Amino acid sequence: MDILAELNSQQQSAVMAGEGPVLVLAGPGSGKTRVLTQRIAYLIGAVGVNPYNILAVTFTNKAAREMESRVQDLLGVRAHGLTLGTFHATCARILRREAEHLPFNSNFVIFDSDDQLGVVKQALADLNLDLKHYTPRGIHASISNAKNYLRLPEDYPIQTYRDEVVKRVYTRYQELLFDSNGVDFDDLLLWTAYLLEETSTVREKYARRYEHILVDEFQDTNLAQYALVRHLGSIHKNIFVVGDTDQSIYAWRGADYRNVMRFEQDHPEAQVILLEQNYRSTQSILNVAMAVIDRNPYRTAKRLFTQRGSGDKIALHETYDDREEATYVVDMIASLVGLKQAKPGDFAIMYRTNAQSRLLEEAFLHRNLPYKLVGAQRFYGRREVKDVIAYLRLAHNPANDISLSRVINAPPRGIGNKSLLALRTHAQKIHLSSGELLLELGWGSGSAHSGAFTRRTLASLATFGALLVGWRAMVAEVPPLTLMDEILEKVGYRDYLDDGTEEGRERWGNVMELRRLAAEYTERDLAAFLEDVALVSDQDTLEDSVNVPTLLTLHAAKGLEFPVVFIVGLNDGTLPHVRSFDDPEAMQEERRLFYVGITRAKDRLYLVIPLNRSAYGYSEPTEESRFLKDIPVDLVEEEGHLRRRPKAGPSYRPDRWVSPSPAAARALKPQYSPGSRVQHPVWGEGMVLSSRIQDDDEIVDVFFAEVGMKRLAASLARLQLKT
DNA sequence: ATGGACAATGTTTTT
DNA sequence: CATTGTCCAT
Repeated sequence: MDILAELNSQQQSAVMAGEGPVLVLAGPGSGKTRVLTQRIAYLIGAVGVNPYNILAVTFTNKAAREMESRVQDLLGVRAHGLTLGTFHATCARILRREAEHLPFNSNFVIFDSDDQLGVVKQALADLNLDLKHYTPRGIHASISNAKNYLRLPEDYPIQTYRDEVVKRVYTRYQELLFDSNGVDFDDLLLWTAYLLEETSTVREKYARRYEHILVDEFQDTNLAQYALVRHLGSIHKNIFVVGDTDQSIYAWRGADYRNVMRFEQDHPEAQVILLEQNYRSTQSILNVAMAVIDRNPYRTAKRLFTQRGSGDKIALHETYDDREEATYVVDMIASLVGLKQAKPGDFAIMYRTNAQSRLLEEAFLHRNLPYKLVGAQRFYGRREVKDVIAYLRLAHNPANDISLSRVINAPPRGIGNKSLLALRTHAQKIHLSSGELLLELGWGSGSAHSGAFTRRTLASLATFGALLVGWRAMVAEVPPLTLMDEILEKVGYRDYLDDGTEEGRERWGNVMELRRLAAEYTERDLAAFLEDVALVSDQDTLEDSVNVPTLLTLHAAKGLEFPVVFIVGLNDGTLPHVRSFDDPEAMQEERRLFYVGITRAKDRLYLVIPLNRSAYGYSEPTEESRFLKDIPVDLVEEEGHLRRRPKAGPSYRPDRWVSPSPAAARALKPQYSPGSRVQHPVWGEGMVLSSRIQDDDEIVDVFFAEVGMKRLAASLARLQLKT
């Protein structure tokens, strides 16, 4: 099998690692995706493992799909039965299959973040708590955090009065979810972990099945995910995890990069493999990346090296404000494309916060240039899209109260707050959910409940109930698309949206886009469609076939690469974000985020600093990002509007670009002298041509008989000096 | 019940 | 500023 061709020695040992736990520490661009796919192919093709017995977990659906097709390419056939997906999707599958052991049934709906916020608000209202003092967002964050740490409401630790409140809301929140037969994102992990923990039959079933478990982006797992992996691997112990603590950027979501260390502690016998060589970026880009990340404490310094050569210097550019920043970026892209130095699709523009995309989009629009924007929220967060999905969810599960209240009066059909409240109250009285009562009314059994409603209300409710009855009947019979069309037509959704304005037409266009997505579900049912919709990640919305620049947040950029990268908004308060100023841990994460952004670039990196930033309508002067001070001046090529800067000229602070790092000042002595002979683990024997000290490392040029000239970083290359 | 006018309030990142 | 929520008149 030629699976192992074109792999370096570390990659090979990772791919072919034997039984037992394996930890792969992979720097950016070190080919970890390749290692994962090749290992899967190796296990199936060379070791003879049945794909059915392999579980591979990725961070996004897109990554999973890519991996699947690459495994197929390697094997020549589809790996039938392979479990491959995100943590969330995999858990959803397990929960549906094992629902009998759980406090909800198998056609549960996954609540998205808006729904979750709605449930929190409902819970707060039910408990008569003041929304002013307890922000739903904050409360939800606490609940989510508890779930990520596998804490049920009864386990919620109480230290302050607020904890007391959160615990009560959490309890009510869970009740409301169960009543609607819903789960939130965190529940998917929480309940699967609990199921595996508590129910030994289920645990053994899956642990026996999964002879091999592979996990990508291990540094971004939370405690629930860690527990999951541990349970699933409890029998065979063949757990293969890949991660890079320097790229951990999801602590705010409960992720804990210390899981990497925990893994080593829990499995002292684990093989640890380092992937150090970078195949993506130029050395200049890597040097900048290292200069930035080296400032983080408590990490094992990695030396990123490449054989691609040093490449262009990094471009640093100042603009007057964020508006000019946007036009600068777009103009630069336009001229580079015009000069045929790059294709439009080679470019990515990255920013810290979503709000920053607006000016960029406007600049593209203004120049009439196309772009694509990564972000599921952008599409699925739109009112009209949410409405239609809520209709479908309601048809799928009438007990879903959140969806019901969303659509019961959109478009308006005379059922306002009063009627809704009456419906709820009466439903509660007869121990039905509002949706079930609505179905009753729709069947024409209104007389049985006539005492509860006014004649008018009853009529409106019954009309809507009858519609719902019809849709209910269709769910199991027709594909999602047919149901959607029926709903849109029956409620007159088009007329409701399309009010003749540009915006109205755009909104209807979004509905049509959703329709296009639903059209793909011919083999799979409504439940599958709704699940996929709930679990799309931002990256999943990225189409890579289109040759236009990509706009995305730094978070969404993880795992991707682009020939030319712009990182914009490099001022203190944006990157690093203000919210991290008083928290050293958060500040370190901001730094890692910047590092992730830098290491996405293959050939060219532009860092853009707007000297003024508009916030809340005002333009304010800003300080440039503190991270820039850590980049040595010789790696950077400064261009731009220095004249705007009074400090330019002799008083310009060149020292700001000189790394004050004592490490950089440390004098190194070359270990290798021209003419001496060395041994390399992969390329065999070679002769040193030259050697010099650069950036705290020794760069050695070696001529190998086998492969020719190579430039190596001495700290990484594991060269042996032959005597 | 509905829609318009006004006030308040706010922004990290996302499965 | 721009969105979201609240209040009030119809």
